[in-house]
Amino acid sequence: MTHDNKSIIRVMLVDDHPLFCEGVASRLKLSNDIAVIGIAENGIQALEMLDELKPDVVLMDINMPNMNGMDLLEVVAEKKDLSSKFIVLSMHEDKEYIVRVIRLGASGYMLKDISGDEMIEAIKTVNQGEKHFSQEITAILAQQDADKTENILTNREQLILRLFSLGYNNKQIAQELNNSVRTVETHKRNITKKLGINTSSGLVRYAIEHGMDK
Amino acid sequence: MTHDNKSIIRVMLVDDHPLFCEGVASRLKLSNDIAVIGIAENGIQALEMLDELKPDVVLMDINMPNMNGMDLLEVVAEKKDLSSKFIVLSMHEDKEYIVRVIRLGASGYMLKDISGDEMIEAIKTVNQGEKHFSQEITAILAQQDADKTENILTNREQLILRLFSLGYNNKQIAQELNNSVRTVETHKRNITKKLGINTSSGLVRYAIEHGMDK
DNA sequence: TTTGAAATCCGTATCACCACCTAGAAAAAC
DNA sequence: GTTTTTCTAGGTGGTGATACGGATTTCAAA
Repeated sequence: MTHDNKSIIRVMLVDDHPLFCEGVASRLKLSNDIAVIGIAENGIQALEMLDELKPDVVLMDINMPNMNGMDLLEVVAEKKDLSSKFIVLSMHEDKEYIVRVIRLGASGYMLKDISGDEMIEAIKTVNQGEKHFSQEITAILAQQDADKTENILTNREQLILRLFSLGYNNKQIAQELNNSVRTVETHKRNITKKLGINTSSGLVRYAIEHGMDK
Repeated sequence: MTHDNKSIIRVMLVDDHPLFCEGVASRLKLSNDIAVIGIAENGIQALEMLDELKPDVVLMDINMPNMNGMDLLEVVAEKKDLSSKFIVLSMHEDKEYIVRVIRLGASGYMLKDISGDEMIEAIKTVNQGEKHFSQEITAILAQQDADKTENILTNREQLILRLFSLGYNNKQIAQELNNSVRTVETHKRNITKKLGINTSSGLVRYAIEHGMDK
C-alpha cells in the first residue's frame, strides 16, 4: 500500500471539457479526503502529468482529442512503476465497450451523470485497490452475464442482424424475408435485448466480429 | 469465344426468391436469343449446376441462404475452366459494396428494379465479354470517382464519424462537441455525400476500416 | 398434455434521422 | 484582399426506427 486510509487521496482529472472538470473539481474539494492535483485535457498531456504527479486515482473521460482514453489505458498498462488507479467516465452503455475498458485495466466505470457522492465513493473504493462500477453499469454487466448463457440468437434473428449490418433497412429486410416490417421490428427488439446493444453501430460491430458481415 | 453472335445465350438464374426467378425467366423467354437453362436457389446449388450446365451468363442475387453471392463469386474466381459471366442483381447502392462485387469478378451490377429490356441488354453485352452496369450504378460509380479525388473528410467530419461509429447518436455527438444537433446533422449529411455511403452500417464499416473505431 | 420458445403480426405514440434549402462567421487559400 | 472552404445553425417536412403494449400459430420438449 502506498497510502493508508488517513492520507489524502490525490486525484487527477482527464477530460477535454473544462467546464466538466471544474464541476468535478469543485465537488471533490468539498471532501476532506480528496485533493485534485491536476487536470489534463487529453491523453498525451495526461501521460506527462502522470509521470510527474503520480496520482492515486485518475478520473478520466474516454473521448478526447489527440489521444483518447483507450489509448491512454493501453500505454499506462505498460508502466510498471505506476500504481495509479483509473476510473472511466463515459456515456457508453454497451456491454462490449464497458468490458473492453475493464480489460484495459480500469478500476471503475461510470456514466457521466452520476452524483458527486457516488463519485467520491468510487474514488475511495478504487483507491483501496477494489473495483467500483456505478449501479447502471453493474446492472448492465449483470444482465449481460445472465443473458450470456442464453445469448445465442435464433436463426431468424441472425439473419436479420446480418442483413441489417449489410445496410438493409427494416423494409428491405422484410421484403427479403417475405415478412411484415413489424415482424422485423420485433426480431430486432429481441436482438437488442439479448445482446444488450442498443445502438446501430454496436449491432454492426457485433455482426462484423461474429462473421455475419457478408 | 465460345459462342458467336448468332447462337442462343444460355442463362442461369441464382436467387432464393422463386417468384422473382419466374418473373425474370418468363421475361427472358420473350427474347429469341436467350434461354434460361437453370435456376438455383442458393450458392451451393449454383456451384453444382455451374459445373454441369456451364452457362454463358449467370444472373445472380447476392443475399441467399447457405452460400451467398459474394462467397460464390470468390469460389468461382478460382475456377479457370469456367468462362461464365456474372451479373449481380442487388439492392445495395453503396459504392463500397458495388466495388467489392466488381473486384470479385462480376461483369455487371444492377439494382433489382431494372426493366426487362435493360436486363436483356445487359445479358447480351456481358456475353460478349464486356461489362455492363445499370444507369444508377454508373452514376454512383462516376460520382464516387469524381469525389474520390476530394474525398478527404474534414477534421470535424472525421470526429463526428468516429463518435457515430462508437455509438453516439446525433444528440450525444452534439453534446460532446458543444454544437447544435443541426450542425451535427449537416456534417453527417456532408459525410454521406462525400463518401457516397448512405447507410449507418456502411458508415460504421468505413470508420472501422479506416481506424476511427476507438 | 402442458409448457415454452420461436416466429409471425398489429396499434399507438414518440423520437431520431434525413433531405433539401438557406446563411452567417471564421479560417484558409489564392 | 478577394475567394473558397469549413464550421456553424436554423426551417420544414417527411420517413424510419423504437418503446410499449398485446396477440396468434407452430412445433418441439418436458
